[in-house]
Amino acid sequence: MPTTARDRVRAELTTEITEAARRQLAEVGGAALSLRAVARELGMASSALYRYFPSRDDLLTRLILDAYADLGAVAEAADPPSAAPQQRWLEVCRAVRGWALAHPHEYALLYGTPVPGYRAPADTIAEATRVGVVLGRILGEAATAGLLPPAAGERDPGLVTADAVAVLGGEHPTLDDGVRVRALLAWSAVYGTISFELFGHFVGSVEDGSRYFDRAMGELATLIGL
Amino acid sequence: MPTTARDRVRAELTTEITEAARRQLAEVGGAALSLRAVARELGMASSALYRYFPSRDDLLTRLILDAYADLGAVAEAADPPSAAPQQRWLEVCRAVRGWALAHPHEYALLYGTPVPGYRAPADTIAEATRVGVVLGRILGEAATAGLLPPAAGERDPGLVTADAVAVLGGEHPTLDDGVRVRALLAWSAVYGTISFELFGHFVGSVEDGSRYFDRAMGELATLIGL
DNA sequence: GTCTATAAATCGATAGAC
DNA sequence: GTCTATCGATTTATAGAC
Repeated sequence: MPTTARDRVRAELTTEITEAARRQLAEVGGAALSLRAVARELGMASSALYRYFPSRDDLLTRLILDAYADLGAVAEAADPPSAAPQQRWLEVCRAVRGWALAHPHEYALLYGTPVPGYRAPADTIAEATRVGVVLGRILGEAATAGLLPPAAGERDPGLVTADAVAVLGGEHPTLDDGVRVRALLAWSAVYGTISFELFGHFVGSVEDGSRYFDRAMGELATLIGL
Repeated sequence: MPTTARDRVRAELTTEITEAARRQLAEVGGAALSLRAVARELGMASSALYRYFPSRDDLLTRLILDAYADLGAVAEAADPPSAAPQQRWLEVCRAVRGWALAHPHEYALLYGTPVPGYRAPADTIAEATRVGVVLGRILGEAATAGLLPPAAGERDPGLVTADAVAVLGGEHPTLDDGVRVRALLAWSAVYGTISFELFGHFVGSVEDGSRYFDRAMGELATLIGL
């Protein structure tokens, strides 16, 4: 199955289209992304794009997959495995926030209001979990090392899926469902903090976003026992 | 300045329009809300609506203000002032989540991706803060009563705005900037938890949304010392 | 694989008759 | 204050020539 010249040209043009689409996304947002506008920017007829993406939704899916992959790679690269858990936690959170600030519309596409009328195909799920996996591994390793204190509430296994259990370090004596809930809660708090900042809900409450973020993430790490 | 019959009719029709707009919102989302579709639903000419709302953005502003007011009232009503702080916290969080699940598109309008091209006028800010005020008061009162433990990081006043300081109980010996950061972090965590659930990011990780939420909010309250 | 042309819609906003 | 009519744009998607 050798790559013919045709295939290469096609692949090249495909990435050119997605790049133009990404620029479009940054201008009008995911809900208003249109194939025609992308075609206009490339100087092509809109009908030609349908040879590359059979519908607008497929183009959107491509952008979503790319964004998840980009963010996932950033999060993975930001984790210094040999450092202390608190340090690892902070570095990854900073990297995620940095990516979100640098790509606000792509972040909104992934984590904001779902695009009306768009149904994400199942393939997006695998890419979507990568950030959670990085954060989950840090917390899971800390827990299995006995660093995390036990949680407060009554035991209630079955709150968290088997999949999530696996991501968070699997079954282990020092790892109960309370710790797992705390891990999910921590990731939700990171996500909430970044989204609040990006969507403008800290205006009037927080003076300096970067300084606040570092402090908040530090407090969060302390609270969960890292 | 007596209310003439004219005024009453006008007011009635105005609410009819906003109700139709709310139904539209639930169907297509805020970004795709259109005056013409609202007019169609009411059997009116689209041009007639411009006598009530000078532009699409004004209609959107009305919906946002109403939603903030509705949610704010729900949060305020859910707070049992004489109960223990942890109980108050849980009740308010439950009420906010309940409202979000019952009005997902309005929640998304308030807290999701900002509608592209829409600029919120300054009047929305006052209504927007009400939920934060309710949660802030609970935490602020607990802190001034000496219930909350001091935070971990170094002192860094100026992280949080004077406005936010006022909401969180004002200046008080037992209330330092670390506690205030924790309060903002707690509200961010609540918001992140609700948004994750509503936007589908808990699919595959959380088994039962309601049970998880109660447990997570309980853990959160414990973590911040309530 | 790219083009022109077209179908069948959508939209915000305004002009002007009544 | 509501209507018709209109301007000037937008969109997804397809048909068919080349």
